[in-house]
Amino acid sequence: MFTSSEENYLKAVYHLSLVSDKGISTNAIAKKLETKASSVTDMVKKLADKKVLVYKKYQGVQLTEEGKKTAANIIRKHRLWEVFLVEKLNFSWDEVHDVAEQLEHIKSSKLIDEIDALLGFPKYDPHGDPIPDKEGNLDQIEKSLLSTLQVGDSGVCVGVHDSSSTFLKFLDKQNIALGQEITILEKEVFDGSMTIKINNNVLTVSNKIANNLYIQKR
Amino acid sequence: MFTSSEENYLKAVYHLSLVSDKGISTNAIAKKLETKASSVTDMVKKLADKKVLVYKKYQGVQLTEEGKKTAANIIRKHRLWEVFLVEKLNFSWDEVHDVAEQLEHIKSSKLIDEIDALLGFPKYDPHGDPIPDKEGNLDQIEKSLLSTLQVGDSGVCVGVHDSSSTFLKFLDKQNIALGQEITILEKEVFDGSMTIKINNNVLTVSNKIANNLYIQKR
DNA sequence: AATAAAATTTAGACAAGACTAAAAATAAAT
DNA sequence: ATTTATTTTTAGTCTTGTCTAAATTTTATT
Repeated sequence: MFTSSEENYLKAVYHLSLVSDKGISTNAIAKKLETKASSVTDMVKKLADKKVLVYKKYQGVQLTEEGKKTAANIIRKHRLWEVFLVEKLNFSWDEVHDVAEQLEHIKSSKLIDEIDALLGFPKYDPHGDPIPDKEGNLDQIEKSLLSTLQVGDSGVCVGVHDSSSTFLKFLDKQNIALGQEITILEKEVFDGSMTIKINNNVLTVSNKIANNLYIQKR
Repeated sequence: MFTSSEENYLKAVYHLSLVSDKGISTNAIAKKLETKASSVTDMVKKLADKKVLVYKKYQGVQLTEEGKKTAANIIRKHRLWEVFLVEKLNFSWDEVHDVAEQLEHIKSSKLIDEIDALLGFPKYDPHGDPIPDKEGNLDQIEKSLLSTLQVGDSGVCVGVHDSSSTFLKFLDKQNIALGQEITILEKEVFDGSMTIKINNNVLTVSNKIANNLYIQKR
């Protein structure tokens, strides 16, 4: 069994592993968790003792199979709770994160299994992120950042990279939502801004926005 | 804001206040929380600093209005979660306590308000205990322990005093559930056992059982 | 009222998890 | 290849919540 704190470290390492693939540095973990490197060193030793990751001094850490599974399970819980909050409790997608962050640490396998069933075994959370299955596997669909698409490309809006409340609220204001059809009409070389047709509206989004929206090409 | 530990102390004091009404002793709190008296003294000082209870050395503690409200709110959350688990997630009434014990500490007023609404603003939890409203008020119905009834009395089974899993499972096995009609047929002076008609079944229950079932007389 | 018993508090210690500041190791730059 | 800069670790401290053992106060008993 793991403490909430241990679980948060596992989650952080898991997320960092998805991008870097090498040993995850102490500093990277500290930054992600908004804590100090020295605290990370301490915790990482403890997690190594518990066999969920491998730690070599000055070399960063890597999750073991056990560690990956444990982390995926916490993320599974987090994302299922997010779906629950949106689908059943009228939360909007920018309100769910902090509450899910608490709920993910509740210890009860029956609880999460029943939530899963109640929701009809969803595969994606409200931000378009895949929900791991009980074994920790998650199906990765091929999605591209809007910013990488070319004029004439089209597809479906399937996820966000940045899921901060401010960004999500901005999308709401622009009437951009997951599942919507999107076509690239223009791309400005100077600042990377893009003119798109989405949901039968034409609008221009900045490069920063285009860098945070995932599109499944068609 | 309170830590989970502080909340557990507040809850314990609140529950003890319902029966004794006087200053709640250190030992009583320690017993309820399965901790040591010295730990209670420490925590009680902290809670007194936070103005949720009044503490006089060697004299026990009493909740302030603020403390009562805070405690009632935790109990409100606990009981609403219990209803949710039973009504929406197929938990049985003997499985809900431990999970609710965790869920009650989740910080989000929207969360609990939405759960409340989803459930149709229930007034009682699965064990027949009243759910406090947001101000901390709870309507106390007049209920009597089965053991205090006389031959010929009848009423409705409305609650349990002991809500341990073993007792609840026993009731399930005997087909005794809340809401059922009950009539006292016989009462044995020797051991206090009672023969009752419940749910159109006739059965004999021991004094220990009769001491843990609440009946609303009619 | 004096003494014994029980309850309560204090003092000191410990574990978890975090922090600061200093030391050590690695990486980068001249 | 040294020197400098960055990263990481160590050592020591702090807070929260707990504990044991000893001291103190209250309650019960003779």
